[in-house]
Amino acid sequence: MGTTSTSRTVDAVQISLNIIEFLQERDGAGITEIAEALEYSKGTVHSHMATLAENEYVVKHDGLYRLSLRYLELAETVKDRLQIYDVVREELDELAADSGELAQFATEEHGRAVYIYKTGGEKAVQTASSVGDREYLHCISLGKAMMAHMDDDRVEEIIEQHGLAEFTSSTITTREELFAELETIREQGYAFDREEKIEGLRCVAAPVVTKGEVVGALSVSGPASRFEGEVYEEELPEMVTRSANVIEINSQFS
Amino acid sequence: MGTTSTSRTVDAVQISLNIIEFLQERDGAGITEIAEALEYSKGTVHSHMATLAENEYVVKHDGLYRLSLRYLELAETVKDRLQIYDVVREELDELAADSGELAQFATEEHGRAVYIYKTGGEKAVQTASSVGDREYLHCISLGKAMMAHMDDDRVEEIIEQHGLAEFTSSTITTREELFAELETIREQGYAFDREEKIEGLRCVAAPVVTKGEVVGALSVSGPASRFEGEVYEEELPEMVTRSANVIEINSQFS
DNA sequence: AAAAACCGTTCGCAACGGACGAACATTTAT
DNA sequence: ATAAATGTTCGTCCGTTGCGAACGGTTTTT
Repeated sequence: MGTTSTSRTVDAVQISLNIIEFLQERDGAGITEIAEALEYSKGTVHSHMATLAENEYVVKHDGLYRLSLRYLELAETVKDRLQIYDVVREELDELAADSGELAQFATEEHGRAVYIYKTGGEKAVQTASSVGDREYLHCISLGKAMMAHMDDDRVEEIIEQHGLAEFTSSTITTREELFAELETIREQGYAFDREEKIEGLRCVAAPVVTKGEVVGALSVSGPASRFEGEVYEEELPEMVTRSANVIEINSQFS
Repeated sequence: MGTTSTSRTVDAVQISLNIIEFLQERDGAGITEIAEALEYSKGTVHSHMATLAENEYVVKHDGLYRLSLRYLELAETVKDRLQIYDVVREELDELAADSGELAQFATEEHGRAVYIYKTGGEKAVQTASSVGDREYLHCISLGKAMMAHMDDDRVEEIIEQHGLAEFTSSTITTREELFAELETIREQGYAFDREEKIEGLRCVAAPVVTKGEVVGALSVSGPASRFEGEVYEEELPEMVTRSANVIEINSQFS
């Protein structure tokens, strides 16, 4: 049921990208190891490694190939182009300090949420998620906050592409539930995560919208034990929306 | 006089890498623009973009292709694997606070220095360099500190590869001067940059050596007006070497 | 110490992949 | 409405690329 019209692609490039992905998982690998794992011939892998090494995308250090530091440079340029990055960073640090909880910012890309920045207050929970990680939109507050400000068509597209996987008993798994939830979010201006992704973890998120377009969302996460009652229902939503507004205003200047 | 034995490489991959590099410089480009700039046919570029987009290395946003956030993820894994990263960060922040100046850490890769972390004290100079940037080794204190702890063969190789370009009247431009300087650095344990790269900018650097191998170097930079006399000749060198030692010791545990 | 195993590297060869360019859509500008 | 520019598709032909086997070099096994 692929919605993708599948343009023509370049197999050779695909091989190199597979190798890069492999090196991302396994730290330091030799030619033979790569060749066996990905089922290419040694010769093939060799010429690809030569190309990647020549362009400094991988480094060979005592017989093992690793991803090079070039990705730091690339990441830096990507960050620089998210003009709001500095504003986000500043405001989120403050939010984390005020709430004492974990504060995060994410953007949407390819129908998933990408974590851009995370900063912890004193009591902050330690989640596995870190910068660059991707997550489905329908099961986290950040994601729902962003989807609430997209065209219905786009939302349909995303559902089509990624489905609505169930993670806990509270996860939204039907189209109807989801659209109803998005409507609610639009009305109140913020989104909850009621342990929909991880049992015991609750979040509150608000979208960041500039020029009518949602550029991301920020959230605060914490254990169900602290995220309840008035704090969860009113205080945190207020803090989160206020921070979102600050970012919206400050990001006008760039 | 390329020292590279030039293994067989994959042209198709080279094209994709060229495109990525192009997108790194120019933010947001269309098919035609890329095709003209790099002198490939539109059809070629199209299929490469399809491949890169499918693997989420680029994103198409209202008609323009950009580098995706995937590089954040890649950068994060690369950082995680520099086990010393956290130690460096902590110690450099302290060094910057103590000295009030700009503190930096770099590693060598492909015969050049790659900046890994930078942090500024109150008075810190604002240099153009930022994380991921590369610099030649012979003209900066960080680079000379690292070279001082490499085999002579390796140093020769680097000279061969990158030459000894002149930036200011103080830049070291001959093999003899360089080797003499490296000898001095080995004796005293730290390296100076006497406005060898940028007129008016001076630095002091110390190498970080673990298990007999140089894993990087750290430096402090500032204007010639503040970097002189006893401060420049004694205090800063001492601070820098002390920090390097702390990192060496703390990075044993990983 | 010999032998076996393993690794990276090179190279010839056949085949299929990919770059080109023209033509067709589609959008934007005039 | 016309024109210009951009993205997309596709047939074709050449050349690249992936394969497999073989070669040195190093390490491990017996």
